[in-house]
Formats: sequence, C-alpha cells, structure tokens
Amino acid sequence: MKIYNTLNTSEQNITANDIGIYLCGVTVYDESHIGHARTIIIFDVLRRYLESRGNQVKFVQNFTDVDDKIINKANAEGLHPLEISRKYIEHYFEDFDKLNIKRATVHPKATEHISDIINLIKKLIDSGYAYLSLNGVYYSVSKFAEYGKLSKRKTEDLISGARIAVDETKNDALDFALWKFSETEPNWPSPWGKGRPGWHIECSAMSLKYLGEEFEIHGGGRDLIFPHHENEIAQTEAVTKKPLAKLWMHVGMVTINGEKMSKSLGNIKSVRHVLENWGPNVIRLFCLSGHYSKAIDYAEEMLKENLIKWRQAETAYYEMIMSDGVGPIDEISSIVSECKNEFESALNSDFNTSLALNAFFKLVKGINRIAASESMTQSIANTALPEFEHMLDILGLQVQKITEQERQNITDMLKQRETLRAQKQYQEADKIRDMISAQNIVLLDHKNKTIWMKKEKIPADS
RNA sequence: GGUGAGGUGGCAGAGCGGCUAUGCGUUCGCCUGCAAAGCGAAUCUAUAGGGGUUCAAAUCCCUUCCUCACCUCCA
Repeated sequence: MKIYNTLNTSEQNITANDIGIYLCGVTVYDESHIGHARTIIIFDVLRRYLESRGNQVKFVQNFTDVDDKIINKANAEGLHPLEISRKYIEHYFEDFDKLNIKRATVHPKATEHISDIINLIKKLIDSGYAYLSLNGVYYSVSKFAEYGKLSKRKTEDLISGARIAVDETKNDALDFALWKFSETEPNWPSPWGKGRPGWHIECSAMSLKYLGEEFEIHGGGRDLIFPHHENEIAQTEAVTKKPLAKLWMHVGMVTINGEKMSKSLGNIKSVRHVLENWGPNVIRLFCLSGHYSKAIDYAEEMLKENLIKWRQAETAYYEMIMSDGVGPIDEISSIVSECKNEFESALNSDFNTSLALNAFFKLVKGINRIAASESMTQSIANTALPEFEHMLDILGLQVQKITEQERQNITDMLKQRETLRAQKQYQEADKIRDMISAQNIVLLDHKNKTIWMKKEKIPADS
C-alpha cells in the first residue's frame, strides 16, 4: 500500500506489520465540525483497512485540553477551563461514536501528561535547543538545521512574511513557546516556574510516550503542516535524532462556498447538527467521496447525492438477506471479485476512497440489478454478502439491524397483506402497508414475494 | 510578498502520454393492482486561455489567467 508522504512529496510504501499512527485531534473548546469529522473519518477508514489486512495498528489520537481558547471560553462562561474541556470531550465522544468512529487505542490528554512534557522540555534545554525567557521557555528554531523540511519553508521567508508582531522577549521571531508562565489556572509547577505547556509540545511528548521515537504514520489536517507538525518535528527530532514519523499524511480542508470551514470564520457546520439531519452513513460517504488530499466543498446537494447512494446500498443489503432459493452464481462471482480487486487497489494507491466507493457501488448496482431481474437467490446472496459486509465494515457504514420481534411482527402483517392482495382487496392491503411503513419499514414487491427493508431514518430524506 | 495544492461535462469526481471512467442529474421506458424501491436505455464527448514537444496530450514543457490553503489559532 502506498501513501503520499508530505515530507518527501512522493508516494511511499507501507511495509511494516505493526503500525503506529498518531493523529492530531481536536482542541476541546467547542463542538466539533465537519472539517474535523472528515480528517477523523479518513483516518478511521485507514485504520480499519490496515486492520482488515492483518496489520497490528496502535492508534493514538490526542485531545488538546489546555489552550488559550479554552481559557477564554471558560472566562466568558464563568467556568473552570477543565470543565470546558471535559464537557467538549464528552460531546466529542457522543458525536463520533454516532459517526461510528472506532475509539483510538489511546486518547491522551495534554493535562494528564504534564510531567512527560516537562521532562521533554528539560532535555531540550539541556541540549541547547530551548532557552528560558521572560514569559516562558522557548524553542530556538535556528538551532534546528532542518527546520522547514516538512512545510518546505525557508526560515528567511518565514521571517519576512511574518504577519504578527515580534515578541521582544524571544531571541528570534520564529521561536515558539514550549512552556508559558501563568499565575492563573490551569497551571502546573515546573523547574522554571508555574505555567502551562505550549501547543506543540504535547504531541511530541505523547507520541514519544505511546508510539516511541519512530513510528509509521503521523497525520492531521493540512492546516497543521505549519507550524504544528513542523514544530513537533523540531522538538522531537532534536532529542531523538531520528525521524519522528516515517510518513506524514495530511487531509484536505472542508470548505463551504469555497472557503475553509473554521471556527474563526464562523462558517462551521457542527457534526452534531449535520448528524441530526443526515445521519452517520451519509456523512461518512460524503467525507470519503473525494481524494483525502483535496478539499471538498460542503453542500446540501452533495449530502443528498450520498443519501441516494446510501439508499441503494441499503436496498442491496435487504435484497440479499431476504433472499431464498438456489441457483447459479457465476455472474455474481465475477462481479464480486472484480469489485473486490478494484476496491483494494483503489485504497492501495494513495488511499483513493473515491475510487473505492465506486467499486463498492458497482457491487451494489450489480446486486440490485440481479434482484430487479427477479433472479436473486440465497446462493447469490451468500456469494456477495460477505464481501459487501467487508467493504461496509472498512468504510464504517452500518445498516439497521432487524430484531427478532420485528421480524415476527412484520412477517405476520405481510402474510395478511398477501392474502388480501390475492383476493384483490387492495384498499385493505394498502392499509397494512401503511401500518408497516409507519414502523419505518419499506416494502418492495417482487413477482413472487415481498421483501421488507428497515431503512435508516434520515430527517433530511422527506 | 513567499510557499504549496489545484483548475475536467449541469453537478460531483477519477484518470496523469494513445484504448476518451464512474456516479448524481435530466429524458424516455420497464416492473407494480397502485405505490415505493429498483432496473434499463438515451442524453452530456468535457478537460481554464495561448503557445510548444510528440505519429499521438486532461495527461509532458513554457506562458497567461483564475481558485484555494499555509505563512496568526485552526482538523
């Protein structure tokens, strides 16, 4: 499997069996939005895919739970900063569990790793990469010769293009804070004085702790390349003298009307809000619909398109599980193997989920075409269903499960309806159909049987 | 100003030297007692503009224009 590495600007093979992945998570001061969701969904599918190939994946995703924005919000709401972060971590899990994101192996928080952070800063000071100043401890960018290697920036360009006022307490305009002195909470004692960690250092400390000095994949949104990931490299590699991660993978932005979706622009669509209207499967499909490295534009129209596709996938599923009889499987066998190959080779070539989705829906179409021609059998279903479910699982999509009680209940009603239809008592038969559909069950009449489908309730679909 | 990524049919989105995906949409059918769902066919020959290289270019080179992202917190 090959993935584009931001560091070498070329595709790189993933050969290891044990794969450590560090994904930069969210700063918990507000609701997560679709932009966060896209990055997290991409990495969720990547992880699922690697696991399905038999790789041992250790997935680490942090929460930044100490930060100026959290403190500002806390002040504005009259709460303790840690109450703010705790609240939004809870919301995070509520939302992303609904989105069917697998929990990371570890979800470390900055505030729970203060001693690891302090130890790392100590090492940086001891080795001359960091210095004590009036407002805190700073990293000396000029000491790290390779600074800029990830974002392809030259330090001269950075200085000339700097948009912020130079802080006179720093030795150099590019130096960044490892530890910020603060007398107010949240703060922790340190050898240099009370304060809190800078933003970047937590990821260095926590990736070192959980994944070691060198691991396979480090990722996040494109907007993290500079300065966040550049600074992580500077911090970690100054100490370890080894490449932090073998591969850097960055996910494109979600835009809305062509502009980046971000809290500071105030144009966000929260995961919570979009989930309420469209449900998890449509969101996942939407976020996977383009190549991960490119921007995607949020539009209701696109969600609608993915909703239609999702309905087709659901139909295919029910056609299979409601099938019976035996028959030849040659046609479906070749469709299945073709789609399986396309699906895998799409993901293997720089994780092209757009093409993988094409392969998945080709399978869906194949199944529905057979069903529409009244030739679906259990033999066919047995051939196609395992691969269908395998893809569904990698994509993290979930069809509604039928309970035994529902099965019994619907089967009984269907029998009555069949009797009435046979007697051409259509009005009575339709009443039963209405009762069934009130339970969110859709009927599909075939020539010799009726199948029923428990489709996902999606408010936007009405 | 610097750096990076892009500009493909009505929309989305692959392809990244030859065989001109795919999906959605639209139109017309089929199926049905009627629906719903689904299926089929048709439709659209697109590759920002201008040069070039080549027998052959969305695909390579040059150039112009445009968009977005990053250079401040950001997934």
